[in-house]
Amino acid sequence: MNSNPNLAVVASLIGNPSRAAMLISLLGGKSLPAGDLARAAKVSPQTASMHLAKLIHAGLLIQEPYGRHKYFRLASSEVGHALEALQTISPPKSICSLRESNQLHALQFARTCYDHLAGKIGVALTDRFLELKFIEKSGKEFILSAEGKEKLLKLGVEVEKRPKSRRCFARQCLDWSERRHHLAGSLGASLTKRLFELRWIEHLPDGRAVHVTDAGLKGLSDEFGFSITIE
Amino acid sequence: MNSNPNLAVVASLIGNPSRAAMLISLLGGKSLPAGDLARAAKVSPQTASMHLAKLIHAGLLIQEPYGRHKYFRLASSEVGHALEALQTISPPKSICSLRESNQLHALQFARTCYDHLAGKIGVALTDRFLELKFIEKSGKEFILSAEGKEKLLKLGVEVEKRPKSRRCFARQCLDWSERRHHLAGSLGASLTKRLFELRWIEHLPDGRAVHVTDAGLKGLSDEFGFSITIE
DNA sequence: TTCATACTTCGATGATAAACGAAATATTGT
DNA sequence: ACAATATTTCGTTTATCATCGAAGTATGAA
Repeated sequence: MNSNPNLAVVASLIGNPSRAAMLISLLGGKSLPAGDLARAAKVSPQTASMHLAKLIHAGLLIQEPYGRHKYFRLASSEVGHALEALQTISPPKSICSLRESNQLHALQFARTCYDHLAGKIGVALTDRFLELKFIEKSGKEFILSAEGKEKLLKLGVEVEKRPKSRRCFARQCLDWSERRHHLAGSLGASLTKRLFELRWIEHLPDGRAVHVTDAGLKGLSDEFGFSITIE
Repeated sequence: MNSNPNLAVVASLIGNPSRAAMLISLLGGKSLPAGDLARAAKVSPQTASMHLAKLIHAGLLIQEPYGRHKYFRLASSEVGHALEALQTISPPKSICSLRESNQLHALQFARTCYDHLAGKIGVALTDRFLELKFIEKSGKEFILSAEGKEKLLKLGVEVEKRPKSRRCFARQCLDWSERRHHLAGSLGASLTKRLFELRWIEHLPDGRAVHVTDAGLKGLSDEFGFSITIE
């Protein structure tokens, strides 16, 4: 049985500027590590840790420890919905210029998620890899197939898991908005690194949003039969 | 690049227990004078006055002076929507008294969510409309079918969407007590308004909980084949 | 006018919690 | 094993803000 909820508890949690900044960063649905969230909120890691603990405790966030990182994401679509509803009544108005508006759009479109590719592009590319049977789901990870390994090698991606490294090779990173996983772990990092080297993707000046270049559009299409529709 | 500092401002306003209590009192959709709101929040008139001034300033409330009284109401359906959305992610409040328990049951059974019907009745009636194919889900909204339009018109419900209004016509609103969607938007508001006019439903003294009258039981059954089981 | 009611402003007090430095814990990389 | 990185815990400081008493303004009633 549901009880009469007291919304003051939750609203006051969202009402702190630092926590609000963190929640908005997660509104896209991506999982982000504590350090990134601290940077997004412009507070020290200690402070961020305290805030995140509160958000976890209240059930607004879910944490997935991964090695020394701890990834956080929104606990449910209801949380995202509530944040969006609050935004509709938060009157004016952060986006003062077309420039910022465009940048926001870029952020939603593609974004590096710590050190791997996230956003629409990250999820779509992961899906395409699954279709092509380059990778295959296995528990919390992906397994790289022989064909996948060959293809990525040919592209110049570092695919050997260094035996000494304890870092996970091909982790699944959940994207809440897309409700899908995308490729993370050291393979995700290597792939992203190579895509930057090839200039298929580029960082936008703000440092986190990512842009797919013309060369990238062609390359992704030629190599993976992967075409992006930009709305 | 703090994308929306106003989100935190609004959320922190709602996050104060006294202000939250006032806002919830107003969620029934009625205007209330400052003194009543002070009592609802269990604070002194001075304190209430300060809180109300802040809520006015932030655009969450609208004030209407009536002689020496000053009446307050929610500024828009968006505010009501945001409050309901927050309730869906809020922790349960501990019940301290039998009176609170009864009140809670009444709210869960039927209430107004700013200007439309929510609770068991709201969700069940929406379900019945879906069964009868009066409405149909489409994304985040409902679509009113020809039969639905005809039937509701015959009942005296305003079903024409006013073109200049940018308000959503038939929104799906997540019900915090049922965790299902009910009919909101201007259609939900019109329907509810008509149900009050017909005296099929009535507000209980608290202003938010709703009671289905005998005429309502008969009317809903005759018109929609909708029968309510009261536990 | 005079009193009562409804609400607001001002000022002082007290409680809360946000922030960070310092230090601890855990994991990865060499 | 050792250094570097990521996160958490603890303790202290600081600032904010909710609260109410006291006093002020405005309206309505007698």
